[in-house]
Amino acid sequence: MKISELSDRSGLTVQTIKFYLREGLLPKGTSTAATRAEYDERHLKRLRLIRALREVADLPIAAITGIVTALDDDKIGLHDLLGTAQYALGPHVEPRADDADWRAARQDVDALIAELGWRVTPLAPARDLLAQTFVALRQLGFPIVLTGLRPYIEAAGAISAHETDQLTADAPRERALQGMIVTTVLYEQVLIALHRLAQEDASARRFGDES
Amino acid sequence: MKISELSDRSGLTVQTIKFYLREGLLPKGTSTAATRAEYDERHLKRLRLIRALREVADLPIAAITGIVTALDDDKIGLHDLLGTAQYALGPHVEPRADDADWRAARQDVDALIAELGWRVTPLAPARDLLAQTFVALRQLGFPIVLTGLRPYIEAAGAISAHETDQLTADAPRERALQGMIVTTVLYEQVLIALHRLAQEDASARRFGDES
DNA sequence: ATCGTTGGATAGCGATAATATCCAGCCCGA
DNA sequence: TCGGGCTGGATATTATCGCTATCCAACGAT
Repeated sequence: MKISELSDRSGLTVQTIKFYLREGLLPKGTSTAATRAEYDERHLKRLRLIRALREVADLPIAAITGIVTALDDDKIGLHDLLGTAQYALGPHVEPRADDADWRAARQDVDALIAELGWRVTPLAPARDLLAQTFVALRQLGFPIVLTGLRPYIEAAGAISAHETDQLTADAPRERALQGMIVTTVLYEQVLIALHRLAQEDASARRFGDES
Repeated sequence: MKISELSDRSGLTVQTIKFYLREGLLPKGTSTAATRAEYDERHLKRLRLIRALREVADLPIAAITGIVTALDDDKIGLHDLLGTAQYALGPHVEPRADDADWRAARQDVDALIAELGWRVTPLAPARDLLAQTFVALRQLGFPIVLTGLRPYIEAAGAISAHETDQLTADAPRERALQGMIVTTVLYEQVLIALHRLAQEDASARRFGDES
């Protein structure tokens, strides 16, 4: 398969594919001559994954590089791959240890996770994301209360359990790995989209004009 | 309040505040002389909101401008404000009407919403977000099935209902409006963070090494 | 009077993600 | 076999975003 065919089938321009090759996002094809290289279905699949991560999840190139590098590492297990994907998703907020509000929020988060008995590494970026959000909510005069968090916690738990079930059902290693990425990154978008739609529905019922 | 005090209390540099003033994100203070202007608590509150939207939700300046403009419009109602916020959240994906896959996915989305009986405008960007995700999932060999969507739909519905309940409890208009933004934008981050944490827990239990 | 601060304007920067251009080398059809 | 168009590879350029930096004249507190 030539690069132009790769371009046609992936929907990306030749220039962009060359750029991804340069960045190490896409492995090189096998050179057959000085100005000729051959690509295969694996390259096409990889491009489709890259495109989904860029356009749907809006991940930066560097984050995608991290993910595909992990995917290509045949020593990595499912759980570690999840960590890689979540780290790539960010946020890349360095914890502001000097800020008292921030430290307090972070402790709230840690306490919550401990209370729930969730097994989460202390390094998980989602801890910081949650802490940062708590700080912002409090600053804006909408402090979080644990009971108000309940529905979110339950929803998150139910969905994650479902997702993990889906993953174990699959068998072949390569597909399981891809499935992990897809579940983590793309189904998060599904959840967000459905949440927004449900929100609009709920709002329309309560506040909307009749129509 | 001088600009330097605004800077100290908001945690943003004077330069950044000037930049926000230029961009129309923050209303000007009242000029007291050629090189003097006075700011008040409202400016500070506005800056905190801007900061939360930038740093927690990672919204672009233009989107924040749209939100604060709507907030300042005293003719706008809660439901319309939700629309503004959701539009600001993106995605800013123009529907590719020429792409057959895309059209099919979009129809699936529309059919799903209709079947659920959700009241959502046909223009809602979340429809496109969901359609785009469906396309990507199918291209990657993970086609969506309606039954697999159930947990997400239920979670989204439960959370949205809860959020809408919270909003009606509040009374004063200005706070209700702020509450709508906070609910829509920041609690989405809470949901995302909790989902990731729950996912790690579920994964640790099923795939993780003992520890 | 002086010295730091302010508002206001303009210019510059660093990161990101492409695009564009150029250049031989090569393949394929006429 | 020859020539136009594609190719890989390298280098240069662009566009957008979100700030930063610099300058300047006008203040105002000491």
